[in-house]
Amino acid sequence: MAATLHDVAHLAGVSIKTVSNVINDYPHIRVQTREKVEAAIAELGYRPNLTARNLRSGRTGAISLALPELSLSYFAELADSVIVAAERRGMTVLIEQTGGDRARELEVLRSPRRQLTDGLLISALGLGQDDALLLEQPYPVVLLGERIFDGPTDHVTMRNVEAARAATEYLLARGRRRIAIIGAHEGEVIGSAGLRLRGHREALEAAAVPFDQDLIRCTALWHRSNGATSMRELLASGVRFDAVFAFNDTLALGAMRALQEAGIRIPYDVAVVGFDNLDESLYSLPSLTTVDPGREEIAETAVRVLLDRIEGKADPVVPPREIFAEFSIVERESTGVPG
Amino acid sequence: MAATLHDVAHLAGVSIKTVSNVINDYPHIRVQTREKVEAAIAELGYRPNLTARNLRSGRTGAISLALPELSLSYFAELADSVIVAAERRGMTVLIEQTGGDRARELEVLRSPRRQLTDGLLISALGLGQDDALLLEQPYPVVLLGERIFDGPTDHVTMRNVEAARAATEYLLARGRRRIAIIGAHEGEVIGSAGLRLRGHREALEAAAVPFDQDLIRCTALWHRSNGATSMRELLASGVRFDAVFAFNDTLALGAMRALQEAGIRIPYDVAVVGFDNLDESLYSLPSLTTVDPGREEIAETAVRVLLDRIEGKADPVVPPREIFAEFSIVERESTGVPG
DNA sequence: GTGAAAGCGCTAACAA
DNA sequence: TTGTTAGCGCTTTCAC
Repeated sequence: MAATLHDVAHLAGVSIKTVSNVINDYPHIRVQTREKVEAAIAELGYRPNLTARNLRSGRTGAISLALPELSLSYFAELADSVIVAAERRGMTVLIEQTGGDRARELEVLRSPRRQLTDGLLISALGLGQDDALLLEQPYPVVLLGERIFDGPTDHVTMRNVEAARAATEYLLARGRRRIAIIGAHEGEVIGSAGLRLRGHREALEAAAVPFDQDLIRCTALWHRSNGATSMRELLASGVRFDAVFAFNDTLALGAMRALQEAGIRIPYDVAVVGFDNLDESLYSLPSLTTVDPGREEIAETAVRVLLDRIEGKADPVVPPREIFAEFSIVERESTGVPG
Repeated sequence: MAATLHDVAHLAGVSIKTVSNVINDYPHIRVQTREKVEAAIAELGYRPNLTARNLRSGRTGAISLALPELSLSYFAELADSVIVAAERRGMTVLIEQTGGDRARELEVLRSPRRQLTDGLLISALGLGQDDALLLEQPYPVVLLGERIFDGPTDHVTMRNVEAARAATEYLLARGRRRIAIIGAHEGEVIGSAGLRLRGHREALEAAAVPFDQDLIRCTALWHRSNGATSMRELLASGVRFDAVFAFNDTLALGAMRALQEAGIRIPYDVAVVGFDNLDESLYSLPSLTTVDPGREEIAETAVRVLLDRIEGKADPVVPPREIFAEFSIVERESTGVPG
């Protein structure tokens, strides 16, 4: 059986309060007492029982991160950044996968497992604007992603519209006029796909380039295979295009694969732009021009904002905040060497 | 403030024991009593406090997974599989990133944070055979990976030697004789790199193909960029080769990129084989022939074995087990269309 | 079939 | 500066 505060106190010949004081770095302790206690701790190999501490303090030292799935590179990299940011603040991260399914996202929000952690970071894909009120929970929640705006919780997200607009403007500036889109979601207004499509259209409009529905390919999932399939469909449809803006890098990589299979040269015949700035986009052939949505900033900010709420610094005085990370366009070979 | 057992008991006009019985599905309760209690639970929106339950029961319902980093695709996919396997058994997963650093791996083993979970799955990269005894901890530990064998804990791993041998045999069977290796670790015997190199040499020996040190490229990290760099070095060295066996897919993808930049055709001039069977290897151009090391089986088995220990089913009667997942070669375009 | 009460290991008022 | 004590919310003997 592991040693307890009592065992240590007994061995050191002091009260448990004194031991507790030593452990918690309470300042006013006689050096002599402290040493006695520390010796006893060392001898017994005492380690504080975090569960008991948690029960008492109401804090667990962990936060939950709910996301669709780790095998999607974007979320793996996001989780990496969140864990690093949390660790820097002494917190650990418990991960839940929802598969992007609304029912499972709701389950995560309501699960008693939330009590194992002090707060929840949820990257939702299935929830929609109508579910906004369901984010109101008896514990701090920070929303990631772009499915819900103006909800009851803090929200950290990226500038989807502006970033997509910049991506399209970038292609237009290089003389491309027939820009195919991969990854649209039929009828979506809010959501990554909807917002990115809006940004794209804004750029077209501003440049007086006509919008052509035939250039838009919808695909619910943003896996590599969907990118390849969409591109094959596009090619089979016979529609003419000189650029592709894929709504994430994974789709873009799949699409590049299909383009190359068809003998189409990138960027000479078709330029390709992705979104996410995944590690692997730097190593594809050709390397992929992409939108860096500020993933690390999002993770860092989300953790900070969540901890503010957990520690009560921001609560409840501060109303729900909507925070946008800065984006940038990363130029690589898939759109032609810059300069 | 959240409702407690007391509140429910008070409202239902029973004792807390009765409420506890209802919650824990204790069989001998009068239907009438149960209904009364359930009504009270519903009315108060009562949710059991897991922390208190944990303190009392000594179980948390979570396990820890320590791995190098989630942005390495193999570990992201492994984490995905572990989370799915754990969830199937009603457990959640807390993830710690060690960066593959020995000191941080030791820290994970000794951290008081381990008390937030019932056991630890550790995929070590920094620990070595000499650290075996440090795996002995006052909580269940299951080791993943190939840095330590015959340690004091259960160990779930892949058949590195046999799988690597099969990969090389596969290339030899297709007439390749000059097989370059990417991802070796200087002087390593145990460890993924050491074991895979051994398998490779065994295959060469069995086929009486001479081993040439000039074909071996060492790189400590197995990132894409290292694969590309190693390949560029290899090409610059002027050594002749007709195949590459990269010790993981990420290296292989980086190497393919460098080969293609140099105008070398895959698989005509050089065949490429990877290791891990990552999702993205299916969508590269050309798609990558690779070793499937049985990742899902590893995750599933590791979680099962860990829970056996946690639940005391296997403890301490059963001695530490060493379990190997089955592997297979997945044939794709990078070694020529099969048949 | 249900209740009373002890106690998991810790923190924090309050006392001394 | 240190000790005493009352819980945190729950499970679990042990009565009744």
